[in-house]
Amino acid sequence: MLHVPAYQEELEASAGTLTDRVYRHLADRLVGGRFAPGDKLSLRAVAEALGVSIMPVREAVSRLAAEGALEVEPKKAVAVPLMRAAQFRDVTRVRIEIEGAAAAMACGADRAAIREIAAREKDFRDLSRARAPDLAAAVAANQAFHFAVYRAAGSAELLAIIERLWLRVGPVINLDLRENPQRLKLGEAMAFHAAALAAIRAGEARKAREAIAGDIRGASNFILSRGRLPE
Amino acid sequence: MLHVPAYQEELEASAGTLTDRVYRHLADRLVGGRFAPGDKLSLRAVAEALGVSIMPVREAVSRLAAEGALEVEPKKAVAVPLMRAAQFRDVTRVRIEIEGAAAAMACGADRAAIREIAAREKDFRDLSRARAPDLAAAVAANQAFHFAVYRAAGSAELLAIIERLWLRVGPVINLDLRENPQRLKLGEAMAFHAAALAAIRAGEARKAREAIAGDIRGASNFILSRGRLPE
DNA sequence: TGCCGATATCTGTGATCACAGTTAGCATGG
DNA sequence: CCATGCTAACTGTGATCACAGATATCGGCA
Repeated sequence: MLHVPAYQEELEASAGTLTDRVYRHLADRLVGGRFAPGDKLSLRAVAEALGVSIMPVREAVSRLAAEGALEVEPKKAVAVPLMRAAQFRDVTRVRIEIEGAAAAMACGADRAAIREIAAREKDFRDLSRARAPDLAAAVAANQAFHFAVYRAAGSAELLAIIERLWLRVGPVINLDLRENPQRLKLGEAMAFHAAALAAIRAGEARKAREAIAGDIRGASNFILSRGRLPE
Repeated sequence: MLHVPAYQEELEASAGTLTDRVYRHLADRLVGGRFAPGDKLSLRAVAEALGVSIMPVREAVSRLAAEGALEVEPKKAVAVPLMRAAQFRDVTRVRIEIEGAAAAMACGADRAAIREIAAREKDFRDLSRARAPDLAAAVAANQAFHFAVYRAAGSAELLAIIERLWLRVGPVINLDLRENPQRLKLGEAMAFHAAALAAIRAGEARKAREAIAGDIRGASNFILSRGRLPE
């Protein structure tokens, strides 16, 4: 195995097999919007960049392909799937249904979970209000808030399903958000987050569902309006 | 590559890479309840049985592990995950939410889709009423009916999520159903299926949701009552 | 200048080998 | 007869090699 200092820390820090680490590395970049739809990866290139052989990369990519986060056609380069507008509307509808349900379930959460949600809400709010927002950090904070809510729902199954959904929409959503400070400055997301937190605190399941649904719908409409999705 | 006649037909019939075929082979057996929770597989044994090298098996198993359908701990045999009762209640709750939503969405389906649902409903009804029911066939027919409904919902995303859920619950549910003619003879599932079909025909989303929810809940309660789930 | 085709380099797929950790069976001692 | 410890056969993991299909680049021709 080659030694590539840049990745040493990351790969050695995390636990598990090499396959697991490569998987997490790619998954993080996918949900964080560090890859654009249509981007191509090479097993050998990823392997070399991470200082491992192509075997762990193959298995990690295989897993991500099974989850629809990557597309692998025989003998062709692995690619981040392109998402057509119709497809994007479909996932958005499903996300509203499922993540909305999780938000509703989060209303029964205990104090610690609610404190965690509140903390993540504040992080995102602070980042949104900054004069020159750090967009990468905002994307991460947005994710942290949402998953604090979903974790509070107390369903490991639902959480796994939502993680899979984010893996698929990450490249589409976060890429655009990363490049466009406008929407963040508008504060729409901030308002929905605050509403969700308030609803969860008050135990009002319907309002929590609607707040998260509104947040998802808002981001989705923004992406669709930018019109960079094919078809 | 070895030639194992028993599997030749199946493997040559299906398309795609060897990995895809092995994946489908294992996935089918998983949702069909041909594996019991706790069963152990050996990469080499599966490879030999299917007449391929262990490489395609590795990738297929890797994908199934990513979906939670198989459990693979480093250096230990690959296993069908054991499901604790609490976990099973969790997936059941999630299934009711998600598959119920799909059933509701199926109410807008076109005539061809509804005809398909009706045909699958009839298949299952005939099998249920048989004097000596073919349980394996009944399990397959039940699956065919449910997926006809879910396909009619018209959401590829939702369908993929549901397939993943069935991959996880298949070993728990279908294994028991395969061994117990009693529940089938009771006709509870048959009644729920009929109710779902009628509701979808009438475009009554709420009733469709409740029928599918009832079916899922009924099967789940049966499994839980048999008390073979740990903890 | 623009199009087209041959080739060199890239891609993932599959097989095989080496290795270290796990497991189960068998022999040995109580 | 049972418990215990050792060993041998098993497990998945990772690396490397061979191969066939896709792709892009560069040269030649119209």
